[in-house]
Amino acid sequence: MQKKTSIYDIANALGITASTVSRALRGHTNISQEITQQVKDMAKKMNYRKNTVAVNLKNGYTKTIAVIIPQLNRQFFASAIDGIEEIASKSGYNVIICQTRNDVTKEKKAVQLLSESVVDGFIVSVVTDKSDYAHFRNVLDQQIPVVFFDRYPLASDFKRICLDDFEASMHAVEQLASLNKRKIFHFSGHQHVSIWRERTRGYLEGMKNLGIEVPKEWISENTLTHEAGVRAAEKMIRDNNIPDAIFSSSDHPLIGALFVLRKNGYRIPEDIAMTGYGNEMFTSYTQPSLSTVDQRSAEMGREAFVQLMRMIRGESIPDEIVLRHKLIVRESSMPAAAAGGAGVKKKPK
Amino acid sequence: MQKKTSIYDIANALGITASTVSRALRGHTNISQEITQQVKDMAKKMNYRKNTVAVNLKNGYTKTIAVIIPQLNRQFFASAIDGIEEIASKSGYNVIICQTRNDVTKEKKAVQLLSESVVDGFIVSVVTDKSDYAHFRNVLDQQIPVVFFDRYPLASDFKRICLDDFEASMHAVEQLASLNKRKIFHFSGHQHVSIWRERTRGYLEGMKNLGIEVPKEWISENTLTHEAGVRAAEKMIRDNNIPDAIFSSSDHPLIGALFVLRKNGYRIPEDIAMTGYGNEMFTSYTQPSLSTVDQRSAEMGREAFVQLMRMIRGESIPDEIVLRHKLIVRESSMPAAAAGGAGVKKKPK
DNA sequence: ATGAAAGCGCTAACAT
DNA sequence: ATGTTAGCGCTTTCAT
Repeated sequence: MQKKTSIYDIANALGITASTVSRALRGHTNISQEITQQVKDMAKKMNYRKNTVAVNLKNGYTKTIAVIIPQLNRQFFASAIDGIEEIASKSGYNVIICQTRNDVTKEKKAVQLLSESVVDGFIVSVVTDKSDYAHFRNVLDQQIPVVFFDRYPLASDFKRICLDDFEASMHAVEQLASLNKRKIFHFSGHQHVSIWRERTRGYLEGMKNLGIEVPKEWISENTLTHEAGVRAAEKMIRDNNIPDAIFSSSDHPLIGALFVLRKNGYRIPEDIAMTGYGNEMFTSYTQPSLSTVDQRSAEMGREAFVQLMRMIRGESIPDEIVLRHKLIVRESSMPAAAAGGAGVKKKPK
Repeated sequence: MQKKTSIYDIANALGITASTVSRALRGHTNISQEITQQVKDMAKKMNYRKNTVAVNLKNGYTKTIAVIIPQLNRQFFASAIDGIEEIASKSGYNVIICQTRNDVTKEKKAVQLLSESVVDGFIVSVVTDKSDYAHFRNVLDQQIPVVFFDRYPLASDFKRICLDDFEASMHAVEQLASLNKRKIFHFSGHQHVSIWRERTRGYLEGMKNLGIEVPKEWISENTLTHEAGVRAAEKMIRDNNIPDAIFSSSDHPLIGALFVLRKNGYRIPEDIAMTGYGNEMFTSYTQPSLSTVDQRSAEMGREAFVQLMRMIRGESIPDEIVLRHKLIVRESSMPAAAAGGAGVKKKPK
């Protein structure tokens, strides 16, 4: 295997120096048309490729950023990455993606590794926001910018882009209440993650504003998966404690509950209305279609990248950017009359 | 902003040389316990971080691979990346992800850029397999390994991991036929992409084996999106040309068709049975749940990475690895009796 | 067990 | 307009 050709090889072949070749290749002004052409021809002839690693070493940056997320397999994260990738590639940046699978150890390892001069910055949605984020503090200490989105650590010196989860949840609860639902249950997530806490807070505040007392059985903790939703619904039936409505912090458990409740003869939304969170693709495909909170994922991704760029350029940016949610009302929380025409679906966004 | 500390700084502080520091840091045998400890302490004290770019330049490789795919937002690709990422991170490799959004120009640009000493290898699912893959030939010429998966170019010197799309499609058609369906329509994709061609071939072969003539109106070309599925179903109704069953090369148009047909009073699967392709999450959430071909996405991703590693190590690998499909039969293609208990859903895998 | 020196490929400040 | 030189941070061969 022949060695790769470098600018020195081109220089030698042409009887000039490497600097000239370097300049010619980059279209520097102070190089004659003639030489420039010769260099380019020779480069092509010798099958020359720039060595980006050498350039990076010289420059001190890599034009690469890392995106660290819990999992790819969620509409929200997939779209957020879409948004990031879209402008990143326009700006000539590469994007390294790491899934933490909700494992703090993986998160630490990835951050540690990538912060060793591999990337110029991080866009992160954290596993947990409780206490254990020394690894990010560390990265910041090395002057590597970090922007958090959606799930952020609590410390004040971390920049973040997030949704108005609190308001969104209040909004969802109010909308359910507008259907004369009062016994509204809640599927919540781990309380050590910012977004789940905020959503639960919003639910509670919404209920409070409605003057509705919330017994603790109305809240189903750590109910974020399909299976957890199934279990929660089965418990409702077993305990003969059936709600008027459910507000879920995620679409996934809601689907599980939907199937169990429907199978047991409950009509959605007449008997039980439902609203989820995340605008997963499947929410417009179920019967009835599911109301859900859209998290503006692509915008969030784009915004995160834009802010990260500013930090990389040394500009100062706001500590927090809050995007406004979109409550998507579908059949599962429509007045019975309106939802009547079941089977009629709009195409998803 | 203070400059980052290098091994020279540590060496100076300790009155030793950089080579010793380098060796100590990597736990080289020939360095005394004592010095090793001193170096490590000093490194911590001076907040030293390895410069991966310098290491890469020295080593001539980056321990980074690129995954180039049409879009992230498909269950198949998301899971394939899951699979790749899983072992990649175990093997200490970073993964750069690029979406081509089905734009050959983007594909070329990304491949060109990343092949400039940025990555050690590529895992690719191509935009199109027709003629225009000089960019990959180019990469191979530079001794950078490439493994294709799912969608591959036709030339023989490209390695690939793929599904037995032809057999899978035949299988799906046979299964539909086993329900006494004979007028089986087909939603197909662009014929300039390997997988769509294979699936259509499998459909045709399956029909031929059943002794069923296929008029060309039975095949709906370029029907890969939700909207295209809606249009296709509307056309069936308009033309009063209703099938017994539909075999679709993608789950997405099938959903569109499902809603239109159901709204028009057709019962699924009694009047029209259906089978899709891709095992999107939503296929188990619809009513009826949709039969679909599972493409073994995670395995495919893992296999692609394993083969790529072998190529990187200089080992030779087979030209083609074919994974066996899984036909997932759900309510939309079950005998009417079995599908009777509609509303009962199994949780998705 | 440790040091000296060269070099990975490129760029840029400083000549001329 | 082109050349000279030094250096980005690390590893490694060859000494000692």
